[in-house]
Amino acid sequence: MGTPDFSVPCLRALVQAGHEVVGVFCQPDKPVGRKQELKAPPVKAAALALSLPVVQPKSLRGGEGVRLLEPMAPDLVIVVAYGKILPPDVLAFPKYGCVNIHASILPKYRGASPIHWAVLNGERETGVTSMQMDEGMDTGDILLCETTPIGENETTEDLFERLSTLGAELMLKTIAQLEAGTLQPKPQDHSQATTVGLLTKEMSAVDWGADAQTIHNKIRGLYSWPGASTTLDGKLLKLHSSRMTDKTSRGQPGEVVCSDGKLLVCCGDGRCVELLEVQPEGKKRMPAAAFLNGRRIPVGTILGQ
RNA sequence: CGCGGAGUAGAGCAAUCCGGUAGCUCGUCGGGCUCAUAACCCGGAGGUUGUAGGUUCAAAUCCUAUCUCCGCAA
Repeated sequence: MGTPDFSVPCLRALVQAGHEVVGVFCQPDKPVGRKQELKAPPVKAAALALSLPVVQPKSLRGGEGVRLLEPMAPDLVIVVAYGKILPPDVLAFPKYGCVNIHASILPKYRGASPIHWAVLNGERETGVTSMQMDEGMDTGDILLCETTPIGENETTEDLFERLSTLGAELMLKTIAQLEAGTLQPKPQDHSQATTVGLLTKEMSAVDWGADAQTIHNKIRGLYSWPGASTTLDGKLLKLHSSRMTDKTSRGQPGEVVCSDGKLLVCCGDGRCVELLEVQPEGKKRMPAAAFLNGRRIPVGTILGQ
């Protein structure tokens, strides 16, 4: 069971490892894009390409989940970023229960957007955890965990990529040990738990009054969705990538301090971040140097006003 | 028919309203300066202005159609 790109490597890994995949669950198709066309979730596309049966129930509650699982008769259900809560009757249905692959080091970052928040908070390390699911939100007993460092300039998208691969490996390891009976589930330390929610577009606007590191974290943490942004002359300016600099300035927060084709912006703590890639409203994304070539930004321009 | 922006040299833009030699910054190539350089100076190449029609002595510019890209909304 899974829906977005993150789940796809797990699905592929299952097939490649020779496991019998009796069925794939994912969210229903949703209208997407400017034309509101229905689009299949990545997991559905991948499953169809592998000729696997796909179901997309609106809900698993009220016995619906079990009704769908019955003919498939799975020994084990693997859940990776499915996006739905599994009711108790579903959790209890497979012989080995339901195992979830979660993109954080539990009990930290339970919930919907663990990767985004790890980057936003400037964490140096994150990972993937497999757990025996229970009725709570990512509260089940931990089976295995694998950690990985987060790079200084790594974006959420980069991490997604790496963690989805790591997750697939961890999943195979978990299944192997489950079969061998060598797993020792460990209850989570619930007192250390943190839970994070969904991201919204309202979070996109950069507060230049914050310190430079926080702003840099925001730009890479919200990449590529929903993306960080500010305004210039009342128009939206998306910020795709940035870098910390050693430069300091006495300018106001949001003040542009550009030199040598570089777009440096002063932050609340007096340090400057360099914007590397931006996207004006109605335009494509472009390197900062290109942006400065076409549109001269006078030093002293204040962003975000 | 949800609202809106945009297609001009390799990149980002100007010129479009009010038709008349397509310009700027960067890159690129050549030369110069320099101990040296991503710095500076000089010079060159590179465009059938998204596509198709129309109006006109003349269209990047006006009219019609069409394709593509993007922001918002969802």
